[in-house]
Amino acid sequence: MENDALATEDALSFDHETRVRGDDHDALRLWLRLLTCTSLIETAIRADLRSEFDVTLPRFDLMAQLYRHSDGLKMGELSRRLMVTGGNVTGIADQLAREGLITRDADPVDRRAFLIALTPAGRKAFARMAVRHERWVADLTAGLAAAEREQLLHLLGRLKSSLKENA
Amino acid sequence: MENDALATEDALSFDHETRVRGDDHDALRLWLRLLTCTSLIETAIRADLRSEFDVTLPRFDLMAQLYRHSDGLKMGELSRRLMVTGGNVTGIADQLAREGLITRDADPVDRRAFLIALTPAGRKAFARMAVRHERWVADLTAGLAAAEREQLLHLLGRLKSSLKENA
DNA sequence: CCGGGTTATTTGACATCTAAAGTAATTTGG
DNA sequence: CCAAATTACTTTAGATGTCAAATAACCCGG
Repeated sequence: MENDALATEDALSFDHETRVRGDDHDALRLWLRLLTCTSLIETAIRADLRSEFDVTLPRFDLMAQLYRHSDGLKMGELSRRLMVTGGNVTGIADQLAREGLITRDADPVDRRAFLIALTPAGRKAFARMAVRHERWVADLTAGLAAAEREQLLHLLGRLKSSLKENA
Repeated sequence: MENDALATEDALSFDHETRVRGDDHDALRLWLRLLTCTSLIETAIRADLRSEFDVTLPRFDLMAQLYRHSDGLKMGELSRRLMVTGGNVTGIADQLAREGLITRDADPVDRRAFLIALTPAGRKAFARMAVRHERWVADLTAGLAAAEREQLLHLLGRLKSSLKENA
């Protein structure tokens, strides 16, 4: 149970959780395990998106939001939905616009704001990626039984609500 | 149930999960909810570390690994444990070394490798932060009952194993 | 003992990201 | 109606992060 035990595990066993040991507190273990799962999935999807569509995850995420809102979204709305900084959205949107995948039209009501929307090309490109993306995610979580997935979804929902209340 | 419904929710309700709607697939919902929880906790802890100790999360994570391995870790081991690229570790370690928090000694056995370890100052600094960090995490997850946390830990463990098997 | 394949790490080019400051337009309170 | 506060966005500086290529040192078969 000493460091040696950890040091002799194979590569796949290394992750965030190895930071703590059996006698550490449960909350920490929960958090690190959550982080590990997210990292593993995110890395896999990032690689898939790159190799199959030559697109990055943030770009995909931004397009996903717009796909659901064909009326267009303001920069601030994108920032809140993606849970990233405004300045970050500016950069990603700049590139997508440069690539002709989104438009940035002035908001007719509020001259400070822009309305971001997918171009027809962007919409078509995203639709194609979304199908594959959903399959990847399904495959990644296929190791759990349907009942387990449901239970996990429920518990994460409780955690999410709790986190937002105390925000 | 149309876009309008989403558009009228308040700011806190915006997150990754709002990307999909009720009729979308479960796996996707699970993944997005997982991502949302991780992002919320990560953002909170990042802010705490910054405001209280003026330290970043990656630096804290790297020091955490070293704290558990006072014998020192090689760059590659850090990379695997932190689940980030080797090049990334190089950059973070450079800074910590510059700040006098870690040492980079040549591995006596393998001249390609370095042994990274906390300096006394680094060890003391981390110990102080770790206590507060554990409290933050405990507080963040306090909204769940102990039984829920245990259940969540179990299910995430199942997911993690499943993800690593298919890696 | 040597040449080829692997391993450990760094480097370089770029893409994300945050935090903080700056700009411009809207709203609000008196 | 106007000054102050707020809001929407961009910009800047700097830290993280990836990927791919480059170095250097290991290891192994012949």
